[in-house]
Amino acid sequence: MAFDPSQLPSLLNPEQLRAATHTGGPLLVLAGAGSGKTRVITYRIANLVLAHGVEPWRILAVTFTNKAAGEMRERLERLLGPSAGEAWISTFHATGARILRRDGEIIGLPRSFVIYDEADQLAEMKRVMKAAGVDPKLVDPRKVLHRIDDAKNHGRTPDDLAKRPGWDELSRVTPDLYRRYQKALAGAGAADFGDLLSRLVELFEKAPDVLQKYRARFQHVLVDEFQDTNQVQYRLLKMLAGDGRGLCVVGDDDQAIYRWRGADVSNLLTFPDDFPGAEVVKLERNYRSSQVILDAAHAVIRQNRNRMDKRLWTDSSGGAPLELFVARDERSEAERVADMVRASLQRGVDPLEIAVFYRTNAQSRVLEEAFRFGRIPYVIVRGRSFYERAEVKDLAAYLRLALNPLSNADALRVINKPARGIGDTTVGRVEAAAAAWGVSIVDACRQGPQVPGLAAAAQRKVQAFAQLVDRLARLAGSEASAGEVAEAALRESGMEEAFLADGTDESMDRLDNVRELVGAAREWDESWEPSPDPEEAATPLAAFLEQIALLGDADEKTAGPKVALMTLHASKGLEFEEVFLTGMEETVFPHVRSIREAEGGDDGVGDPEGLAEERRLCYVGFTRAKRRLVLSLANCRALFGELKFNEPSRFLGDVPRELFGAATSLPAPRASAGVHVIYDQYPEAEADIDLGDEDGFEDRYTIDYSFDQRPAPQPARPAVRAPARAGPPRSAQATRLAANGDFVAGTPVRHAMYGVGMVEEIEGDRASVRFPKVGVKRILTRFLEAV
DNA sequence: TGAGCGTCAATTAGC
DNA sequence: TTGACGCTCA
Repeated sequence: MAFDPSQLPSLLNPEQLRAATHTGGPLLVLAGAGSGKTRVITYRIANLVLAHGVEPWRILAVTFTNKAAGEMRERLERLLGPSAGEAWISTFHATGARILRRDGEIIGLPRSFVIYDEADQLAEMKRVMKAAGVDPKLVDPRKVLHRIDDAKNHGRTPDDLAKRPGWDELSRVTPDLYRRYQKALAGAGAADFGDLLSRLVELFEKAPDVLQKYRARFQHVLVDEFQDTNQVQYRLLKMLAGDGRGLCVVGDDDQAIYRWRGADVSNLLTFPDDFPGAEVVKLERNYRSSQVILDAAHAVIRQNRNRMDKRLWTDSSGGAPLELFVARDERSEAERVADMVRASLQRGVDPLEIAVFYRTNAQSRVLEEAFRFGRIPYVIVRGRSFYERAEVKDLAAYLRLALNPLSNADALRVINKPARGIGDTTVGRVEAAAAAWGVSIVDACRQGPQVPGLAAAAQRKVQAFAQLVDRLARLAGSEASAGEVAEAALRESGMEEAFLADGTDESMDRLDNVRELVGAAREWDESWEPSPDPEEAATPLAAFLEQIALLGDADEKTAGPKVALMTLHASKGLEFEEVFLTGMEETVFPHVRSIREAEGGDDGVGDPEGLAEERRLCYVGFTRAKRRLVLSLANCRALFGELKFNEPSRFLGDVPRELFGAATSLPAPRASAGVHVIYDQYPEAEADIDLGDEDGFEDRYTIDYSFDQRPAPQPARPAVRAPARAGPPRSAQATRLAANGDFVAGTPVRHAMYGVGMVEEIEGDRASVRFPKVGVKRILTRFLEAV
């Protein structure tokens, strides 16, 4: 083996070494950004195995994302070789699913249970509400689900909720809906993501012998990103870790940015109290960023109360100063960023080493436009996309049905996909019958003629659907591969035919997508091996579906190196040579909501935690940068179609002026925010604005814009801006037609959905417009724009 | 059954 | 401004 534990002292700094080699008691590793955390965890595991003789299968390492789990597994394989595969290295949810598949039958979860995603949950909740007679207009089903999820995160049952009734409608109905929802899931042999954890707690409580089995097995439990754990997760850890002898948690309270999703930093802050005698190791040496960047990050984060005292340092001193610019508006900001990025690329910086961050997804639009216009290859980094596409989910639903025909969410999803004449009325009758008989949707379909109210044609159609599911189930049961079942589903469901028959570009894209899923299933079959563990008697199809449910989008095949655009949240855990952090404005970042929360309502009682979390988010953003950090803001910004003038972000005011470099002169700070703003580093006074003419060429205007004037309350704005304000490329902001008399046959127009077409005829307030892809449509003229 | 249109709301997003 | 969703008419 390549790795020899005796080399550890030369591979790790003293603190890292202590964290990697400490044994015999609970351990909390406070790992600052870029302090070599993953390295410590992997060496720790390797050391346990090689120096202490711990068998790999006795080790459980949990992370929050599949990516983190994958990286850890990969690194460990390099140190330990194939035996690393025996360790359980996975996400909390995957761990939960794995244990529930083995032992969940004790609490009524079939081995073949399906995992409902958000869309499935929402659909199920809507049905539950309908059955319970709760008006979805009065009570938002999403909010109910959120309450339920929150309850699960805190380990609360419907009864617990019922004991503390609220005064509003939502609180009143939630306990009952929660109970009914769980019942519906049970009937469908399904679990949602929250259940993967909360039902595991339930299992451990109801079957102590099962808990004992796992507790005895896992001598060592390691947890990454511990500051992101919620209460159930911590509870599970405590259950599994017993006295905590073999428990090692790694985290950074300064990077806790998921409170809104149930995470509870106090898990980390109180760890030493929960496990008296716990060893605490701080990793403060940073191997990523320049000292300038670390100083800036520290200046921001030190304003927070209730944090573990620590400060990152690096021995590579200095570094380039921070950069800051104020743009006229968000378009100009985006263009400037694009220009700077282009300059970096021309200087030879690797596109993969450049990232642009923003607080909210909505901000990405202008940036995308600027990058597209500037021909800069970019990629929006976001979670899952492929498996979220409707057609992909449809085919996946057929696969899940093949394995678990009880799954009503899947049955209802595809009962009429492709359209096979089973309309809402028929579905409603089938649903009612299924509910009355206490059977699944597919079962009810099978009994076609027995379903009250069904016409003969409808009876035949639903029976045909049941037969389709039966056929697929038989195929899946006969140990067919995932690929074979997927192919059969695509063909026999009629999806393939329907896409081909439609023949539009869109349908062909969709067909490509579902075929890609079939391809993924085939690949899966080839690489799949049955687990040596007899408790895990999975088929390739079952394992494939598990991977889809838990892994989300596995394809990272972004062709070619591209600059990454992402939200600050998405940036956590990543690092780049050059980071552009945009929208450094009050109400954008920190977000309005957190500001309002902190200010409090009429009673004046505010909650500053949201703001503290925004501050941590800023810290996370800063510490992603290795060498260069560029901050930007816009003097005004179009938000929901309205112009807003925002103050510079308070976070800018926390950064010492000298970190921005001496070459730049500063205007007087804005009194209220006390922010240092460099206006002349990128002289926006010479701004180029494109107004774009019909001929597609841009006219360039130079405007005189003084930033030194405080824009509040009603700032004077350059006259030239008004007509062109905040415009995306000309085409999209074309003048809206006021009346139908404004154009005649032969006028080119644009429609939001169909794109550009030609007016053929006008009748009253409608126009017949011929579009290249969809032919002639009659459309109200107010939905048309002149081109 | 679905395209077309009105209405309403509006962080962040992992599994 | 964009988007998601639900109602309604052909």
